[in-house]
Amino acid sequence: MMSPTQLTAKRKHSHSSSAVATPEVLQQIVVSWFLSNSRSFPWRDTQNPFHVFVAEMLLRQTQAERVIGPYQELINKYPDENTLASADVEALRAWFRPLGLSKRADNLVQAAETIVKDFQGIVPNNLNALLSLPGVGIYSASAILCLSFGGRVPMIDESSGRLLRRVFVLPSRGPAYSDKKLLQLASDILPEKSSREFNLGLLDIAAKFCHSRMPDCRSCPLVSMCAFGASRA
DNA sequence: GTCCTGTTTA
DNA sequence: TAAACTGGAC
Repeated sequence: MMSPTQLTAKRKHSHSSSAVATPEVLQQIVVSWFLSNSRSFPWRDTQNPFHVFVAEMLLRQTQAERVIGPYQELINKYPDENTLASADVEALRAWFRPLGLSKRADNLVQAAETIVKDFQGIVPNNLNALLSLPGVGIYSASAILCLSFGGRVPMIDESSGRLLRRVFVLPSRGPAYSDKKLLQLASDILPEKSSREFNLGLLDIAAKFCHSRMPDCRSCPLVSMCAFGASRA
């Protein structure tokens, strides 16, 4: 567990007021921003593990807005693990085409088969079991644990990882999912309660403002406490 | 050309 | 650690 001092990031150019990020301030801003600014998606209205699982598979590397229609179609056509496990893979691949990454169709069906055979037809609620499903990596597994089972685990994708690296001035060392320092930080700053709102808020803020090449710091709710935002003001 | 709720393979 | 996978939106 890091000390509050270690978790405090100061702006590089301290010529005026100080931009200081503490976990408490970050949590407060992110959660309150989420409560009044988050977008509404059908998969956010449920904790059904199967629905959350399907949504995560569709959302990977895909803009959330584009997933709304396909998500509803898919869960209408395949309302549970059993129907999905017996789905026609080729048809599903074709159906996936406009979303891209059509191999996700294979993963989806194989994962459903695994759930039916190895997990009594129920999406598992532990990390290792989730990771054993094809197409489910650390991000998706964490998302299912947090969003569906109320687990207090961080959800770090490239965008939210980039946001934390910028706010807390962490060096970028490879992909976010394999950056031990970043994951430790993400774990340390996760609030005791409202981890769902914090994770989704971080995700939404990152997706909306904290782009890699063209970040919109002026509109970002975290600009006042972000070292990176301060440095480019 | 950049971005998007990444995972898998080599 | 890097590259492949995929395509629509802006």
